[in-house]
Amino acid sequence: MEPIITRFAPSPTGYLHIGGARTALFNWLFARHHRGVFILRIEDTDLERSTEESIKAILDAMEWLGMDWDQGPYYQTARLELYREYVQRLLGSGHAYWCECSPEEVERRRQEALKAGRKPKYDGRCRDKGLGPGPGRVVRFRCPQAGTTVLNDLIKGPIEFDNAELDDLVLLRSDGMPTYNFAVVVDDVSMGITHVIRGDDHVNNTPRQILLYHALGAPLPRFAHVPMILGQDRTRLSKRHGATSVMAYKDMGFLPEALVNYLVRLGWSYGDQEIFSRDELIEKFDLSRVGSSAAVFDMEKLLWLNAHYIREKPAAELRDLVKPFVRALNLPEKDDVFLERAVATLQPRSRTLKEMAEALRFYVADEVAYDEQAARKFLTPEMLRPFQMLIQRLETLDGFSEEALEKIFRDLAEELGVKLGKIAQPVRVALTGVTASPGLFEIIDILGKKVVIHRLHKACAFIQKRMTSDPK
RNA sequence: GGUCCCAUCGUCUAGUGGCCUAGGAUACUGGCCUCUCACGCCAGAGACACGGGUUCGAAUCCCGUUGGGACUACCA
Repeated sequence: MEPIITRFAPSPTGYLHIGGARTALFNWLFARHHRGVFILRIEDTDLERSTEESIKAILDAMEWLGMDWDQGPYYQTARLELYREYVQRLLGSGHAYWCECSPEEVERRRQEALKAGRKPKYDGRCRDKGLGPGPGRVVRFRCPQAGTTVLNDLIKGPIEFDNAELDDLVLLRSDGMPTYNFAVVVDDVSMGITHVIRGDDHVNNTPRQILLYHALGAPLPRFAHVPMILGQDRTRLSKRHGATSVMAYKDMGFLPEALVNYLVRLGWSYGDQEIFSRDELIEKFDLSRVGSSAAVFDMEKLLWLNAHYIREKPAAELRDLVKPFVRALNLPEKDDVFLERAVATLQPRSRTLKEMAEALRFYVADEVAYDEQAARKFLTPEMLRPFQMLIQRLETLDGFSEEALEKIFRDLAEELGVKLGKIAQPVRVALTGVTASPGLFEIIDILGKKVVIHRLHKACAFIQKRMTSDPK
């Protein structure tokens, strides 16, 4: 059996966005599942909008998501000779012709037709003029005007189009560049693509492309049009829905495995399973399980998945991943052993690396800043004595261990006749500045005797200062 | 406007004529665990867009309506 060849063909006119990433993922997964070939092709024929920067951004995002390609990246601008050859073939076989209509003229006639209630398509006035090449001229495809073209889509099933709806699309622009619909076909034919998996915003382009395959005498690939990803308001996902670029998710502290899992699961399912490792995805991915309706992007579920992967990941890896985020907060650097222990306590409490870095603040900062409300509620005069007692006991404690620490607290609470929480919360505020944190004993253990005692002293000083300035 | 696509809890989805008094996940609510917050566990609420058919039987098949989306370029 011939190998399966898929491709991802972004145009470098911006960053790799969520929708494109999912399309790429489906192509990549399909190829990997069938032990086929995955090709990366850059569709840069739009000279106006293509940028070097975008190409780099797309490549970076592909790499971050772990999608490796077997061939390419190919650049359409480096294949111009090939398109011209194919144009000549089509011209020679009578499937294409030169057209001298200017864009303005065509547009004007389009508007008129629209106003008159006719189809706003090219009227084919240059079809039989027998024109040759010349400045300002384009090559158009002589599109069959009768009959129907059917697209047997792997996801949507058979879709029939009336050829009369199609018009003579431009193949070669007046600047000598091929148009998208032509270049894709030439590339897909010449690269031997067996499966064209792309967004369903291309469904309406497909009949013209099929007609081009026919004109070229080339075998048809299989087509699979995957539904779009929508924003909360159910319109095509775009900037105004928030972050749409893949790398923006990296910057927000998402793990690539979470984004991959989320994106693949959006529009594809495998029974009730939600969590998939990369290998499982490759093993189980199948076009037949791709749904046919558009899906709304849901940040909450992505966050849940990200939290899951953060919990699962070894603390040592997370420690390295969170470092850039800690640095971004201008927090001091700590040694790896310390940081890793701190990170481990935050794993079940962080949904993103960014959240984790923020939660790391009290661990690594030199001084803690008290949350105003927390301080007012828990750093009260009656805590002075328990704090002092605690300092004393902690000082005499040799080796810190969570068990020993817990005993000290429980004994103290008992002696004072209060519940553990009555002491724990104020101490938590003294150590972290806030009322929510990892377990008190693990915090103390990690922070170390010196820092803990220092912060308790500081809290006492704070309370005393408050008593004099705000007696009440 | 025309062409095409789509339609199950708020969201992602399972479901391919009887296993469905519609399952899972997320989000939400309540409880348990507990030094706080999370994690975890348990429970609750929540959907087959509407109307016609076909059939002994329909979320599943057909038609229509409504709603949504995409395309309609010398962009991709």
